[in-house]
Amino acid sequence: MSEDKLPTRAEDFSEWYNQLVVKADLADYAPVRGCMVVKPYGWALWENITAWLDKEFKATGHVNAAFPTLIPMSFFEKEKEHVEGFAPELAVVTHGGGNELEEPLVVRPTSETIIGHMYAKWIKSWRDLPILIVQWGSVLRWEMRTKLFLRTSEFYWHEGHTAHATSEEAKEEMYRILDIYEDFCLSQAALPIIKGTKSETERFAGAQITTSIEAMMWDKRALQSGTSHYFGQNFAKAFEIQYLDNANTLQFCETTSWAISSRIIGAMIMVHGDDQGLVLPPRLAPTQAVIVPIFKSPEEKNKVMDVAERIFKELKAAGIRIKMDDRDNVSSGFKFNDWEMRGVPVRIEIGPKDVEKQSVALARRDRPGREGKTFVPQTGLDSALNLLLSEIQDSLLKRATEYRDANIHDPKDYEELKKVVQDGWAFSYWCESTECETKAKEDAKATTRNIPFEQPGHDGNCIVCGKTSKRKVYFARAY
RNA sequence: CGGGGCGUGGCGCAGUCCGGCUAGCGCGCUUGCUUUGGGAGCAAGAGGUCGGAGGUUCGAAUCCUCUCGCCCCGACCA
Repeated sequence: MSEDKLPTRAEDFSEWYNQLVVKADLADYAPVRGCMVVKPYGWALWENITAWLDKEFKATGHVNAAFPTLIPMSFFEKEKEHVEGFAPELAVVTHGGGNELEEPLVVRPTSETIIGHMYAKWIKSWRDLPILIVQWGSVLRWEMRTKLFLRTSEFYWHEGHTAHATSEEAKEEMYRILDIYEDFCLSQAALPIIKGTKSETERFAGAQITTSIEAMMWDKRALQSGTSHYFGQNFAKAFEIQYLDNANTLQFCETTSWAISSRIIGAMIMVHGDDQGLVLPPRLAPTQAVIVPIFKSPEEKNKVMDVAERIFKELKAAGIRIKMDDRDNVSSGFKFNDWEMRGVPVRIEIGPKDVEKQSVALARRDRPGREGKTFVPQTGLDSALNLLLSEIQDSLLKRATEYRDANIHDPKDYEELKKVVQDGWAFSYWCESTECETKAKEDAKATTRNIPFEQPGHDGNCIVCGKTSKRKVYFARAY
């Protein structure tokens, strides 16, 4: 069954990814161009992601609400940059109930406009501020080239939309959210990320400041994994979001928006996955450990299953997301490979020998083969397993961080920059001019990812033009 | 939108150039028996308007015309 194997990442990373997403049972291709079906296993993973974020947003004073999928076309025309940014990828509804509509409706590609419209209606006084709303849902963008999770026409996300009295407050909100995103990536997804500010050309359509978290995939390309925007008064002016301050003066609000999408699943796949398949961080894995019972004769089966079921109950009671693989139509060897493909962090093998010795075999997913296999006693298995899960979580982040750091270069000159970005990132001074940015993009296909908040603290020379520059930026080929 | 390729059981394909009998193969699926510590074996089954429409012909998966859809490579984005 060699066709059941994935191509290795080195052979064909793109094909490895495409096959993995389907074989790991995360998603399937939908009968609609560019769209995906998120399968139960993939959705369970998404639910673990959303649950953590939702809890964190609520803890910082945000509330959830829902706005319509359909937005009047005219709303998009109110903010010039916004409409220019999104016009090419809008899906438009022109008919309803069998008749042509008077005004076409746009299927939301993002909700700044309709939420701005509502905020204008709701906000009257400084006492109404801040307003901190999160919407969980999906949006639609007519994409040219799609890839499951990374870029599909419809994708799932949360979009936070906030309105504030002052620009300081709004900017604080933007940074606060970026910190939550960072915390999520480090503590849950085991993704090392870099926080920073986007260049003018990479900025969100209509934003004054766009910040992002950027992650390095296995193929060393960059993936924007979350964004947080400060709009200043752009949308407030377009939608007349105004309030009376405590001196009875009419003021425009300052607004923000921010998002992490189902794309983050693609990031986890491309950062942690290996040639056997998916590798999921234990904190987010829908199944943290799977029990594979092994037996030959019916007598053996009885003995093994007694122990396996007892252990299953114990671990479940201990709060571990555990699964029993009692399928009798596939061999245990098949099951090993199957669960490795699905990225389950730990496999618990229980066979006649283990029943005899009152032990089990633990195989950790992040270290395939014999190296990752240990035999432990059945007593105290829950704490041993919890310890192992936490070790795996830490080890994934450590490994990904080392890999990223080893592939970030500090080129001496522009020639070297062009070379290093073919297989890594460059961290270089940049004069922040669009000319130099465009030149790098044309010469090396590398774009500026972000200007990180952490800087050396002294000036340097722009890697492209040599001019004295204040800050360094990451250049990389990006998804 | 430009270039390249493909539509044949659930999936992957052969057959198409050069028309010919009941359209094959692998995987998967179903049932049974033997198996099970790293992707099991045997046997018997189920499953197809050959993307669609029209045409040529005694006869079309195969030839002609039109059409629909998808995938891959180049200009956008979370």
